[in-house]
Amino acid sequence: MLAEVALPLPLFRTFTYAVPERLRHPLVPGSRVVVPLRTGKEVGIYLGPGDPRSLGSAAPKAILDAPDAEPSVTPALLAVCRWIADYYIVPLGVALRCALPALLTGAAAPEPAQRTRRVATVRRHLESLLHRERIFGRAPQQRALFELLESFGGRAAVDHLTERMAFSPSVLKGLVARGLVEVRDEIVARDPFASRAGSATPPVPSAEQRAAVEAIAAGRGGETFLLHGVTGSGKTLVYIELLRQVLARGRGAIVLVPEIALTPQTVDRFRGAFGDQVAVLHSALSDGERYDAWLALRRGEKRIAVGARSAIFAPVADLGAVVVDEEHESSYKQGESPRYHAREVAIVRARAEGAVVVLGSATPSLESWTNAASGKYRLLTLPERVGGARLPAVDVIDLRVGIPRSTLDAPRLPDPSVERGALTVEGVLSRELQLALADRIEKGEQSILLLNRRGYAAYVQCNNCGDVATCPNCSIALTYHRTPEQLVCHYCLHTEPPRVKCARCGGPTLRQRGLGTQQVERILAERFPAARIARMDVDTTGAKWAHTEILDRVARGEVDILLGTQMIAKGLDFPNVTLVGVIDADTGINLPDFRASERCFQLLSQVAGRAGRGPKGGRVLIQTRVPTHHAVRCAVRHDYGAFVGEELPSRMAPAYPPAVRLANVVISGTDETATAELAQKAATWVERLLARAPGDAVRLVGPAPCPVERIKQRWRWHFLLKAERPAELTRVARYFLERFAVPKRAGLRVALDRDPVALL
DNA sequence: AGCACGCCGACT
DNA sequence: GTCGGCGTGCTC
Repeated sequence: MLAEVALPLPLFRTFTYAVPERLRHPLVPGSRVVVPLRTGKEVGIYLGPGDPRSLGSAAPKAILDAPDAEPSVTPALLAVCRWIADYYIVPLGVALRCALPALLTGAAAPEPAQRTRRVATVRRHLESLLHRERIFGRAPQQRALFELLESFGGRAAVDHLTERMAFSPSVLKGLVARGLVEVRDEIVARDPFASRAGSATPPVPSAEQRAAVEAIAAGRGGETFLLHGVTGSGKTLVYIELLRQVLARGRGAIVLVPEIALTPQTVDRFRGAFGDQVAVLHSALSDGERYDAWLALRRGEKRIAVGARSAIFAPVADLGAVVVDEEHESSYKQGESPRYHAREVAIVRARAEGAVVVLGSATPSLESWTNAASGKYRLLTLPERVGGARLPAVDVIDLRVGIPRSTLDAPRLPDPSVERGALTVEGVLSRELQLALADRIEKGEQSILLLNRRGYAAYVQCNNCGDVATCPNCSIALTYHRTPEQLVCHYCLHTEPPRVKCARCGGPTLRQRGLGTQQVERILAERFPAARIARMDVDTTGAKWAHTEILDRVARGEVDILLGTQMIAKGLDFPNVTLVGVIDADTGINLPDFRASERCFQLLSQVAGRAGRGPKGGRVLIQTRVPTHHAVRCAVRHDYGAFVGEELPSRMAPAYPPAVRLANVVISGTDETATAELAQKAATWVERLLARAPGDAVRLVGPAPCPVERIKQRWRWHFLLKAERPAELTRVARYFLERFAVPKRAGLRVALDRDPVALL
């Protein structure tokens, strides 16, 4: 008796093992099996009876163990993984591994969830000051740490002391060695979402919301709905009412959100409505906690999984609905193999399980929009904000001429990029935006400011020769950060001390150019000294729950101005926010990427939607140098339809999605010429392959160096495969990946990204 | 991806 | 004379 087993190896084939007489549990497709591989063991998934012909001449090895009574992968999930393997052209074992919690992919038996944390506790109290002096003498660091610990009530987490408070572990070790402090592992159950209570009574749905809920609830299994609702139109309530019906029928549901840490408010509402029926799957869960949630869903103890991308694999029993909130968000695409898009997987899974899918967005992706237009999805629209709220008025401030179009008379605005040294208030905030901010502060209302670039200055340039400080590992300018003061590469995280002179010519004057959130924070603090300003970008939210903390402060009214990068544009619902300012709408609009306009429109629309969610109404001010660009114009009018009308034609020639399907083939290596040569060779290889087939079902574009031609010391080239029909693209791409030989030198690699979300 | 097998430099 | 560098080849 032979068994076909998928293993998580980068090989496009399965393995055949012998089934021993006695196994702990019967084999069902989807069962985990422990098998011998080379000299060690590996965990694989049993797929079905094996084919003796696939064995070489060698005798098959025998399966060692079948550790689970029930298959870990349900038939529907197995079908989904087969689809992922086929569509994204990855080995089945790789797709299966990413569908299971980490604990189940190792050979070790899963353990119950226990999160431990190292905690330092004061063991000996030092009463007199004299005593202190004697004990610490020449150890001021130890004394400082000891006293800090006392001020924390005698105990604190070790990583808090070392990471946040920047104490060296050796200082702590010294205290421990002297018996003053004790360090222990403590079991903690600190899931911040576990304790967050949701709002008690959800609002009553409007007639429009109710109609949408009824339409979706009556949907056939596998049917997909595109819920297009303007910001503040109450899409979340539609999801909640839908899930109520799904649960009433005894079924379960998955809710996907772009990044769970950024949308605590949305998560709270599901928690509030469904209590502990909800498993929140977020990145801070330990492997054990994740496994616990997996089990609870699998057993039907919890019926709703809420989480980011990977929650689409949650083993919800009897799945009735999948919600993809903010379906246009690029975080649904996994950046590494398997490079799946959770929205597409959701649709495939729903079809396999007879569930309905809801894709919700105020600014749907062009792909989803055309699918709705062609009848593939059913379009549902929520055209109005709930509770009689109006969409905010949006005004554009044209930075080119420095003359606001409004009645206010402002001075001519200098171009920030030609300012010398530090920028001034006038170079960053137009008079009108300053007045609007002052007005909100005076009235006790809140403002949100968007600048989609973190750091202090975008780059540093020599005043003499014009040389820009670049990363030694990537072909990217280093960003100047002020706290801590260093140059940072936003691609590979390389950091180096700030330069005092030009690295090329030795010139002494280095100019900081371009604007980052840190600098705007400084400028705001100067201009509005009394205002309480919070900055939110990946630099301030490094610690696990910092996002949630900042947003909680805003919700409690402890912040007057929330300044941040795109992470403040998503899903926030603060009724007291009456002003949204976009400091520079142009960031990113001219990137060499076919989705640059779409992303800009989405960002502007989403951030504008944060204003005027309460009875006081709201206003949006957008500063830009390209006021005539359709992404800006259409966002100003809240006119999604007009944006699509102008954007779609530009995707026809040269053809880009949704007019065609894309695969981006990236060739990378540590040697510049070897990489370029391989890219050339691979493209020629595909060219010949395409020439053999009649017609132009698949076209090749390139090869060319990637827009960022070096990342993390690797040179990068790419070419594109375009096709009208997805099946043709699959065939060509699969044939290429399986047959084209990549030489094993200079770290050469070929990666294929199907339906790429960006070409950078 | 790992991991073993296999041929050439600087150490006891 | 060995210890070990990482090039290449295979995994039922």
